[in-house]
Amino acid sequence: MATAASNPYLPGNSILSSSSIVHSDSGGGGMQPGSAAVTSVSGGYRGDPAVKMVQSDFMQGAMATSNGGHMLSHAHQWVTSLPHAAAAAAAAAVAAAEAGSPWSSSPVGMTGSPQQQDVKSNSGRDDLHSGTTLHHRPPHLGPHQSHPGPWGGTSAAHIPSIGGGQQQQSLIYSQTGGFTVNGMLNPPGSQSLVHPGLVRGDTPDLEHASHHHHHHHQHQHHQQQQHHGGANSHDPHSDEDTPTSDDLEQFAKQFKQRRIKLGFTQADVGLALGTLYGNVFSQTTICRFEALQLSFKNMCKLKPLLNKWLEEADSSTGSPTSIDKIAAQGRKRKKRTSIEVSVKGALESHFLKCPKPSAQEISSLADSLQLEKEVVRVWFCNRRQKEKRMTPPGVPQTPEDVYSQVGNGHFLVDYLKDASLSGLSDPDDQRVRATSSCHQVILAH
DNA sequence: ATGCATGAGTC
DNA sequence: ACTCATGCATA
Repeated sequence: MATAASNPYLPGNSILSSSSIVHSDSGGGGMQPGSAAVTSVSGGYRGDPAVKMVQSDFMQGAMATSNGGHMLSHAHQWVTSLPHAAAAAAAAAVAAAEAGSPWSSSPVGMTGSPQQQDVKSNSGRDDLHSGTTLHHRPPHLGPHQSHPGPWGGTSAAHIPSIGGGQQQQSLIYSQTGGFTVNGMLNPPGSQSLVHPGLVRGDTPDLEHASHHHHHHHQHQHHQQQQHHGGANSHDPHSDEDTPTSDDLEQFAKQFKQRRIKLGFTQADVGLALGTLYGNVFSQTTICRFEALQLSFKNMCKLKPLLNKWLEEADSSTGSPTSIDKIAAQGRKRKKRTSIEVSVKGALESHFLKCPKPSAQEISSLADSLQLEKEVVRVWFCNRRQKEKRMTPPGVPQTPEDVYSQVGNGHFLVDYLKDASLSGLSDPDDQRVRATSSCHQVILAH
């Protein structure tokens, strides 16, 4: 299982290493497990030759059923990919200012937030594509709003109904116009082919019943609404203004429903956005949007785009979709490392104690867990992001875990900073204290 | 649907 | 070195 053999990239010369197995030294009780992660595939990675193989030993029973106990690991983890060109364009620049913590409490007016604009346009070159068009127009993306609204509330309303009637409101500012975008979505009236994803067996129901229910409330202007358990809602459709978390929640939900009814996959939408606005997004992003797993700010940024797509999709009966795929980019990407569960647990524990470990702590932790320092660092970064994601509303899935609640629970986090322990004023970094900086213990799972 | 990763932009 | 927005690769 672990190794995926197929990589899009992997040059012909792949050195596939076969599995190397490992030694298991489980015997030594005192030591830590030998390895933590498995990565497979080898390759070169930028200039970094660091090679360290990690292998696993210990049992990992978990994985491979068929392996009988051993799994393979390969030598290195980086995969190289295609050399050539491909466009590299892509960049997006989003300037974001930081908005601080979105939902929870953000300081007032924040401000000025910069808006960003990125456009990851690939502009420059069109050549590649297989002849298709893929292009977009320079967008006007939107104006975005600046102030951030904090996400709603802490416990605000949550998703109300799910199975039964879903409500949807019309949110959309209509402006479907005739901009057609390169043939992707056609203006009303014309339609092109259908594409694979589209399976709409059911009639397109365009139901727009809009009943919406919410009431509005205050707006931005100063202070955010913090958590108050109520509902804060506001007007759903306004792109210009900052949506409230409730709006976003609502929109995301509606979006998903319609997307499904129309027969599109998340990936389809992502591609369409690219052709529509020039910003392509992956399935991942769309998925996260629907699940409200993006930051508040990011949600606000994407909403108008998705809204627009929705309008288009609605109007065009057929579906567009082109098939253009974006050229695979040759990128060398580190092979995904999979961290063992036990190790993950250890990381989690540390995270709870100290979400922001110092470099030194990371090093020692990495060392003890036998992971690369970088892996550990990234793990913490990702973990922190997760904490911040927007999902207040979702309300926890597991009511029972108290503990998880705490950890995740919305914003408690805030590192009101761990600063407390650290010497803030320390002139030179904080070095010494390392391991001891955070201590506390938490759970015992 | 998510985990780990990359990169631009900041601090 | 961190945060943020994103995405490849996966389970």
